[in-house]
Amino acid sequence: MSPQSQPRPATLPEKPSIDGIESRWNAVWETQGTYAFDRTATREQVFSIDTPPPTASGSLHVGHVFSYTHTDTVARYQRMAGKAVFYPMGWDDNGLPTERRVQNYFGVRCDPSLPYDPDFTPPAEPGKDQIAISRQNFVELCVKLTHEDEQVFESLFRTLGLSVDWSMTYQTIGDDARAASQRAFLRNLSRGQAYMREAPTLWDVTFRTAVAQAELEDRERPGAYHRIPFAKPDGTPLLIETTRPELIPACVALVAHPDDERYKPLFGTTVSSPLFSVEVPVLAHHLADPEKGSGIAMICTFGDTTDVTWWRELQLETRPIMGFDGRIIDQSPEWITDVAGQAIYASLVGATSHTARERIVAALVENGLLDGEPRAITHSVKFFEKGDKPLEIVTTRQWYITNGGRDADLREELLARGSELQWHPAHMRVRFEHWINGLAGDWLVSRQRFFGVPIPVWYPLDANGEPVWDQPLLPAEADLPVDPASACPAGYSPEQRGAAGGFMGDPDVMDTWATSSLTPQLVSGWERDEDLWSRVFPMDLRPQGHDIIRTWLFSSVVRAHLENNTLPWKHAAISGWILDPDRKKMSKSKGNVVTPLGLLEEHGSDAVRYWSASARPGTDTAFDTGQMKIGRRLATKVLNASKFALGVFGDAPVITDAALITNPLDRSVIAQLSTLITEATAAFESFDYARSLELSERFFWAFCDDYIELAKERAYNRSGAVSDAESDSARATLALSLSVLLRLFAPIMPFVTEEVWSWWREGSVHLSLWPTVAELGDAAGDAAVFPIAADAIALVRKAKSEKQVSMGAEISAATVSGTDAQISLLKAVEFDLRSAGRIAEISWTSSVALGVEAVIAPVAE
RNA sequence: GGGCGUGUAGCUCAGCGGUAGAGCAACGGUUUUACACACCGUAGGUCGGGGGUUCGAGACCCUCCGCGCCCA
Repeated sequence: MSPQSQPRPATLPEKPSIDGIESRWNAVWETQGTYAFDRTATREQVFSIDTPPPTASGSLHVGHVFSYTHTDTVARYQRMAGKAVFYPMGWDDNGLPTERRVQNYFGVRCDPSLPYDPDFTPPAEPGKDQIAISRQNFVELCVKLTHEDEQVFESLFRTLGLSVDWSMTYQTIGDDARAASQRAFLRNLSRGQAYMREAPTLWDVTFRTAVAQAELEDRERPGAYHRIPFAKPDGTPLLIETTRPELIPACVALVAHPDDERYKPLFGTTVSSPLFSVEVPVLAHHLADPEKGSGIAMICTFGDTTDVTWWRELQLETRPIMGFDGRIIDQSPEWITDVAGQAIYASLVGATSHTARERIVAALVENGLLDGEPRAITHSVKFFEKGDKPLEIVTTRQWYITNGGRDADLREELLARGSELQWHPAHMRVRFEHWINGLAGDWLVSRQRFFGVPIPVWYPLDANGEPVWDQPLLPAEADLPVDPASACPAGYSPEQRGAAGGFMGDPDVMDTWATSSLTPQLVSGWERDEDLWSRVFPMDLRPQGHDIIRTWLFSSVVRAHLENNTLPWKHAAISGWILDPDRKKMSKSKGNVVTPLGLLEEHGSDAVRYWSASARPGTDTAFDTGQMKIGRRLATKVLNASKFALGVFGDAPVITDAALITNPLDRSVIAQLSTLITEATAAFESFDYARSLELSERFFWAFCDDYIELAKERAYNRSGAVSDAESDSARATLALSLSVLLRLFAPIMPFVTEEVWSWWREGSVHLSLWPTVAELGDAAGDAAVFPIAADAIALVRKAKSEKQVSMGAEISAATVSGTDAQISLLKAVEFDLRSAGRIAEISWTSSVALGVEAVIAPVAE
């Protein structure tokens, strides 16, 4: 941090403008390393920020501009407050969005069975049919494309004016990130916090991958209750209602509420399923809803997550019929012994659940087993948030990391971490707590994808070539990152891959969040740069949106708790959404997004930042170009007001000496400035950039509209009507106030404040020290003078406005009325009042309220 | 269905126990060498509805309604 520079004679432009200001100052900041992290700073001198790595697979939108600006204002404040700000940026480039983008952009698809082609180059234009390429070729294209995206993103963020140290940028697919993710996974494994399990898994049939609870989304979908009879032992029908009749062959039991008098007599008996004649027990469980359908439900393998709960708690059999491709498995289920039933099952093989349902319904109708017409309903169905077909539940072998979903002690520890974390705004904590309390299981981290961090595990193959799952072969930490698809475990040779007695690599990659959850460790140099680690971790701030509290924030807390036994950061600052004018969330799919670069070019970065910073932390905000226009006007006003405040010094050095400020009006302005500094600082200390901006802006407009107008003549003192001391007092007030205001605005509007700073100061305003009350010396006087003077001059203006004359019109005589106290204050500033109002003579009369009577002088011929 | 947030001037929002505010838009006016991409002025609100607490409620409590998000 450089010491506060001394003012020098100002160099003022003839016609100040904010056009083109972004590229000019960005170049200077880059050259001078203005935002470079000082690696000699100790932990208590550092403010470290774990900012979200944007998904590098599409385009940035207005929401990015909005929330990243919030973080940047805090970073800039902390830097001016004397901290060495550690503010790296990363790119989240692994995961499904990148895969889809690469497929579309290059017209390729990944086929892991193909060999690597080192000479492969994608066509210039994607063709009609996707070209099948190897996994490694596919990954190379992912890297290539994300690199191009990252350049565009960085350029936009620089234009926006983020004070990021761009020399520390990372990628979640980079070597360090892959090594860190794999190392953390191996450590979890060694501590028993990661495990493999065969279990019912939410499965997206389109992407053919497992999906974690955090990636679920409920969607309302039309469905229909089909009323179908199971046969009681005496042959009478027991009617149930189901939306998924195609799962009748997968039925393992019926279930009703234990208190349901209608079904109590049947508990413990068995009934026979329609079409398939499979005997299933009738059981009791409190989750069965007597109000829903007929009050008795069919439990299948697995129709929904409740089926999984019943299956686990009632210890039922598994009768899987759904394949990973979402089609009925080609098999002869041993539990279906009825010949007619076997024939019906055979007719379903290969069908999607939709088609299977039609065939089953047809068979039911044919056999007279459908009671009435299906009854249409709307119900919520679970989807993968990025998918467009309902999830199926299949039994698969997957890796999990503990997250408190199955362990009450860990759950309590994580809840305690949530209380330890300082949330801004505070009410966001409950979202974290609700999420934890609603967890249904541990964190499933295996993903059946290609582009991601591989799970660093091999399995030995036994003499029959079958994998020995419970004896995984692990790499040495020093060898990370590894790709088990190409690397070979210790003690084996490459030819043994896939051979009996050899080995196989785990084919899966990790969930994106399994890497992203480690961004605090990743940027802080965990196990890679102990020196850096000691200076920045645990970090100070995690800014992010409230939509990903359940994913990014939660998983990060889990990882730091398990790995470092600490919170990853002290503060979490949560940004809101951008809403379109209809108050709907802006999103690509709704087609209501706005290109951020166009916005920045049209309104100027400072203006767009002004709009962003006007939003109270955590609140959703309407997209409002009107607010950007106001920001632009404020930026322009800063230029013009600065030109005036500095212009009164002419060629002389600008003086900000508080000791010169002796006039009561000036001392009153300084008193307000003092309050402003205190309150704006407190606001920023609690991450409330919006309040700081609002306070500074309110003062600034009053300063321009009233103080400058009142003090103008005295500051110029062209006619020598006042003493040098009176004039110097006004000039010092202008310059000192400007110095403070520029710094208060610097975090919000970095470009225009830097521009003005450069007119009369050396060094960057962004490396200057945040204003303090101490700078004002004892120049603060009676705060009441300025407001009453402003009221009085406003009344003078009103008198002129009502008479429809120019503000420059002369007033030959004015009568100011007011209480004795008011008049006493106003008499102290009579010169300023007369000069600003062009009033020749003022007479004073006593009254209960302030008032001005003015006689407009006749205009001279 | 539950949780959280939100509802204040035509619009975007601030105010969160002490006489209803700002900006934009509207209307009227003004070119005073910082600023016409400006400035000045005017008008505009039973603070979502209903109860309650209080000397006093936009603010606190209860309840209902609208909107948003998250979770069932």
